Amino acid sequence: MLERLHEHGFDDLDAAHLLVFQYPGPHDTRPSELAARLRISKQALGYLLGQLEQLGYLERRPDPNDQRGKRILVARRGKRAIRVIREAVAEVETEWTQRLGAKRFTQLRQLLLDLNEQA
Amino acid sequence: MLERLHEHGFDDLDAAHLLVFQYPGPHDTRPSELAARLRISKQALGYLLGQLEQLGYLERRPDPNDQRGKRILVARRGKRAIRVIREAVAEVETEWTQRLGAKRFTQLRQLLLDLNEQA
DNA sequence: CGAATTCGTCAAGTGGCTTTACGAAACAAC
DNA sequence: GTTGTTTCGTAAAGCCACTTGACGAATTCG
Repeated sequence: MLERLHEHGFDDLDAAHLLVFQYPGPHDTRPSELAARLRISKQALGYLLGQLEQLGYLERRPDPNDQRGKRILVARRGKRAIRVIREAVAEVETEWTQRLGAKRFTQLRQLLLDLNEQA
Repeated sequence: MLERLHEHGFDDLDAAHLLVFQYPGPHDTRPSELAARLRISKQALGYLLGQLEQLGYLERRPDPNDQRGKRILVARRGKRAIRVIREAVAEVETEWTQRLGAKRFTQLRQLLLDLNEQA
């Protein structure tokens, strides 16, 4: 992912930032909630969000419903980056399909989905 | 793995140490070679090996064939830890077998092996 | 209302890593 | 055999993604 991102001009991202973009992404979530989901401290997330905001990938706006909190909005640059990430994933899936064959790849995918579902 | 290790008295290990024990383990390999395999710098590996040696998990002995080099030997405590790790893996496999059924688990396992083989 | 929880942030510290630099041993060329 | 190059491990310094502790402000609860 990082390689593809750098190739597409998002070379100001590094490995730590990928955590924030991890599915389903940070859009419209509160920093506290996201930190809990990613299992890092609120401070650590704040540090990463500060960088990503500075680089134009997202914004932090006051939460209209709670004057203590904020909400994360993915900006245009962030959405473009997410698209590149999706393309990278699709690329891997294509390669695996070639290696295993379409039928067995589908099997693998379904097994992993089942495994994850009950977790 | 870390949880099981701590439960079994190996509570002086942390997540970074697991890298060193990663299959097929560091036994009888040179630090340079192991660092390359793990994709970290020789210095970083030296740092971890120093800790593990201090804690009694392994030893560094001069390589008889090359007076520049050393060889890593897994000590008794290290072998015991590796056994616990293997048990933890077996535990996961058992759980997955229960979730998926024996036949589908075997399928999953084979698909992953095939995928890895051609990598 | 008052007390307790939750929000994000400031500050300080930590540790697993990196890069740079090095001396010693092995290897290659001739 | 000597000389230049590569490879061995290590020493030193710096980096940065995290942690814990503490805090004021807003919210929620009894």
